[in-house]
Amino acid sequence: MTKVSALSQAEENYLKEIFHLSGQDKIKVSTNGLAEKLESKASSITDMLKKLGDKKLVSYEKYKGCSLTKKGEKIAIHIIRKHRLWETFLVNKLNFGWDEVHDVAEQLEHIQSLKLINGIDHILNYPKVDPHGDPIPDKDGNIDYLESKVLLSETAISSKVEVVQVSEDSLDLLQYLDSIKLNLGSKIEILERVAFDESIRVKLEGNGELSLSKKVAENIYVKFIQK
Amino acid sequence: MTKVSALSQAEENYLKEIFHLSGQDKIKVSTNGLAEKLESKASSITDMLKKLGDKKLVSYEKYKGCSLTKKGEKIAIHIIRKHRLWETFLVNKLNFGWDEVHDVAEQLEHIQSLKLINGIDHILNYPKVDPHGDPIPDKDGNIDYLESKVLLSETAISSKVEVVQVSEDSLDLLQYLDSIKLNLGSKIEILERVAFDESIRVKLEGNGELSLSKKVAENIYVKFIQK
DNA sequence: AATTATTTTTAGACAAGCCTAAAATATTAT
DNA sequence: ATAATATTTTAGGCTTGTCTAAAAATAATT
Ligand SMILES: [Mn+2]
Ligand SMILES: [Mn+2]
Ligand SMILES: [Mn+2]
Ligand SMILES: [Mn+2]
Repeated sequence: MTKVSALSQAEENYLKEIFHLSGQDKIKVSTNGLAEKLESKASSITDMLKKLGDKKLVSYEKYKGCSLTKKGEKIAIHIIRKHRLWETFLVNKLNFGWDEVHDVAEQLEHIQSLKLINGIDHILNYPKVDPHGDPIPDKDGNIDYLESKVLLSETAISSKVEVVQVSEDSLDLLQYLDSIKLNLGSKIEILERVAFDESIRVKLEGNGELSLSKKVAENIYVKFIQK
Repeated sequence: MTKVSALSQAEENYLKEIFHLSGQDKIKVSTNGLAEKLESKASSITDMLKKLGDKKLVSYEKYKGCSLTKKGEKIAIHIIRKHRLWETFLVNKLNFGWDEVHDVAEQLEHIQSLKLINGIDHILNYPKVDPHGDPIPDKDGNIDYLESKVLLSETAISSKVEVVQVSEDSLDLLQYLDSIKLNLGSKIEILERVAFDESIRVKLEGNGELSLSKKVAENIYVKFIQK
């Protein structure tokens, strides 16, 4: 068994962020890229990458960027599993809004107890996605990516689609979507594309016709539905 | 409004431990006493007491011990509220044993979110005591101490009592009590006191007659029941 | 290819929270 | 009251994780 001895919260956050920036095709992550996401300075990143490199959690070569090792990736995925399960718990069991959960989950994701997180998974009935539609890794670290999702901003006129995921990075977006009653599962028909500002006019089931800016549409993933 | 800006986990742990050592009559707490409980060195304690003194969370005078200020006490009680609510959550909702909850609660008690802890309180239906019988402070910091409790080791022969609280400090004790099916609420009749080793012979409802050592009996609180 | 701009690393510093060893103070025993 | 003992504080040091400023390496332009 490989030692999984307690990492610091800082270390866990680095691993998680490298995983996110690395993406599904696992590209190398730059020092500056990490610095921006982690809101710290490049020099601090370099220090930490050396340490994580020594611990064999990331592959790191000077000036060449970094990527997660198998061991590092496993830990990152587990942190993300905890984050998304806690967000789901807060929304499903404690009536939090989807705009209120991220900051609390940032804390809860560092709690160390397999029994706890697996218990939360159980009482939630093993959800597949979190309140923003992000996939929840299972106990073994498998992630069920939704292959067929596409950005709302890239759908053709008269498509009928269902919202499957929204970007969780902006509170403002989530609150705006609340205000127009656009949720996960919302059904949308694309009526018109306005060339001038690239906004789209849509029919939103339950809330009639409305217009969405390019920026909003770029932060919503949908899947096509046959009707 | 007094600034309640985020304290470090270390600071929170100091406040909590000062509260516990200070007891209901709020005696002054010694540097060495704290050092032992916090498993660190007296010199470290002195450093921290200076800092907490500067922040007006404890009253501290060199060589004179320390005590919590109103502000410090309020924070300490809130940490304890969170600790005990989380323990209750783990036992009542996730089927943890009473011997498994303390270490996880030590982590969870530092999560900052009023909405979260009040939500947990709500889904637990506002419990008055935690899995070990310790009182859970309410939202406003009021603690409902059970006045009539007494140590099992100090009860007279042929008393009939009910277990209301057990010491949570020892895993061994909690597991031993599990093994003899002694829980909160268990009914006990005191049959005999053995002078030689100060053990007591009892009748435990649901598990017949058995003998409890002085040490065990000193870690169980009971209340008298009329029958 | 040489110069300029950008990115990344190094060097040195700092706060938090801990430590050991030594000095200061308080307490207890003679 | 003095000496011996116990407690507490000070002094100085270490690790983690951050920072700024300067140097080095890489990438982009001319
Ligand atoms: Mn999130
Ligand atoms: Mn999410
Ligand atoms: Mn506890
Ligand atoms: Mn308890």
